[in-house]
Amino acid sequence: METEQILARLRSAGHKVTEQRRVIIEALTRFGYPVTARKVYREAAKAMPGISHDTVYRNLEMLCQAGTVIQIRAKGASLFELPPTHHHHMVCVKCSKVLCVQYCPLTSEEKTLARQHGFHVLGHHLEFYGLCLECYRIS
Amino acid sequence: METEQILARLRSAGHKVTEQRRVIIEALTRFGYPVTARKVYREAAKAMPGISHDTVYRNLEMLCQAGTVIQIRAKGASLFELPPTHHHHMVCVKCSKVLCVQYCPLTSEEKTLARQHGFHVLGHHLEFYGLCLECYRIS
DNA sequence: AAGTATATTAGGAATATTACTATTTGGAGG
DNA sequence: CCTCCAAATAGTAATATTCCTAATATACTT
Repeated sequence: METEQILARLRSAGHKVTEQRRVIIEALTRFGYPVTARKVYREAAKAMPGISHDTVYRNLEMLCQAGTVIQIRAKGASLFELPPTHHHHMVCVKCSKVLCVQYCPLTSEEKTLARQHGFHVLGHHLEFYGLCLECYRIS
Repeated sequence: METEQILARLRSAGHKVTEQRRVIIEALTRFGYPVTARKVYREAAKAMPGISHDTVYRNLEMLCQAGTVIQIRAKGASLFELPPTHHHHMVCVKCSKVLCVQYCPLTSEEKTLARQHGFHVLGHHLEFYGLCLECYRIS
């Protein structure tokens, strides 16, 4: 998704469009694969030297909660990705390999769940943990 | 689930049963609700003064990946819970209220997904982000 | 176009988390 | 019961993340 398109979506969700947010989204776009918050900060700081850690970390979390960014937990670290399409991941608990899972059973369930719980769902986070074929064979 | 039962499950998954792990699981049990890793560390240290941070953090992650412990992200922090039954959460992005969702559409899907991806699934992590009724009304 | 309420930010200080390595320990196999 | 090896740990050092407050900027209202 284009940066401007993402920002427009954030705005309609009640968030303000700031230069910092634009810079963070563009940094994620440039990477194109899951990276640590620290790396996002360093990349964003190239375009905006004075940007603060707090701003980057806070916005990464907000983007995850808005359903725009995916967070992956692997090898004791959080990785962030701006996905080209909605998808999830499988993480190998042995070698930390990350596989993409295109299938998502949740988008259609969200509304029902939301109604039952009196909750307005904006996004969700899903990932699977297990062993990749290689690590499974060894163990 | 009883501590010994959890430890037995870990053993059959190839993990060693250590006193530290027992202490961590018992700390989580005593709380009975989602707490930060730091709180788990402090509680575990009461029973085992020399336990290290690394051990607590490493094992919390392992327990999440094994599907024994649930991790919740709310208000820029991670919370850990030893759930009485398998369930997930809805987190309000405004006030950080956490609701439990008993329904889980994934356990039955895991095997199919696993087969398709050549992946041995051990557990999964799922949570919803949105607005609780109260916060939705205000905004 | 100017005023205003409120979300957002910078910067630095405080904490939390992870990395690293020598040492220890669980438990499998003899 | 003893030995051995891989997994797990303590302790410390390095790093990453969050907290806090005054200042700023967005976007709504007039």
